[in-house]
Amino acid sequence: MKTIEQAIHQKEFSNSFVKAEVNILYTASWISAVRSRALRPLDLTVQQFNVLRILRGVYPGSVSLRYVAERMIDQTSNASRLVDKLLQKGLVVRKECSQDRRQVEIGITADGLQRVAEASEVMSGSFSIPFSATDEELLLLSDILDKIRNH
Amino acid sequence: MKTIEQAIHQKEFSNSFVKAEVNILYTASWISAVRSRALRPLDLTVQQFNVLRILRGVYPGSVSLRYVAERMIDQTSNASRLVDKLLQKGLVVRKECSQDRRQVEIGITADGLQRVAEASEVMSGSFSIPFSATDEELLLLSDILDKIRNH
DNA sequence: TGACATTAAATGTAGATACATTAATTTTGT
DNA sequence: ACAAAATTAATGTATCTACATTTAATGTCA
Repeated sequence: MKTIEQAIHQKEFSNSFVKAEVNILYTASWISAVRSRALRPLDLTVQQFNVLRILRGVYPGSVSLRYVAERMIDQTSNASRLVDKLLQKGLVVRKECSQDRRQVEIGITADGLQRVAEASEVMSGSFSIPFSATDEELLLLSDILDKIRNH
Repeated sequence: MKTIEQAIHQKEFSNSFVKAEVNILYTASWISAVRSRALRPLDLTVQQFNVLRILRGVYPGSVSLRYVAERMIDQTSNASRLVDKLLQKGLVVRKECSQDRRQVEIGITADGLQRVAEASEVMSGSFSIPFSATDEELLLLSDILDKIRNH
């Protein structure tokens, strides 16, 4: 069992919040690295996978770029250029919206569905199950994270 | 109280782990954004601040780049170039190591100490206290994160 | 209606990141 | 001692990110 102290060779933290913060950032970076390595053979980044997953959720419908952006995990990233990449790979389609011509409608293609299915396989295999954390702990974790963001 | 479901407009997650994972990534990204905005007026990135903090911890000594890299929160980032930036700003010094000439010794300067002190001020002010999460919850959170990484 | 504000998306940019490769030095095994 | 392996740090690169700006379309309201 490698604690956060061991992971970054730190004896102690100035307080519980700093410890929690460092651990959240460290763990997020660790998860991202694992996920991104798992997706590399499929030529997808974590963010691209996330967008495909969002679009799969509304298939066969299509949604605005804004809709996608609101649902992205890393909300500082650039939905426009992310979708560009997916377009280049033929995994999504973009069409203009007649109701509001500022908007662009994005939908997932058959290739996109296929790719996201493969990626989901790979993703569920990239962490071994069962975890040493129980289901209750995982939900509790999520609750505490919610509290931190709503401090 | 904005739950992770509300934050990314998602009704439910396929299981507790996916929910926890998404929440960790989302919260880490949120923390990074808050921290990076707080540090911007001081011309420091979160990573640069982190490196300065590590060097403050060994002041007035100096340590190898490897030592710094091992203690960084985001261990995929490039310690060499991070230290380059800090050198350009005069916040650290670099000297060759006589025992092992492959190594480079990095130490913090007086300016660096001054800057990291200002930054610490800003950082402790960028989240309001008290949090809605208790001290026990923060420590519990950290324990669960450790468990996840040691699945 | 017309001026002004707001929204949606794209783009320009400087800088940061991930990953592989390189170069120099030290360690290891025989 | 010597060759091969390992370690430390720097660098090349393509890509990604954050942020500001721009463009086009829509909404607001006097």
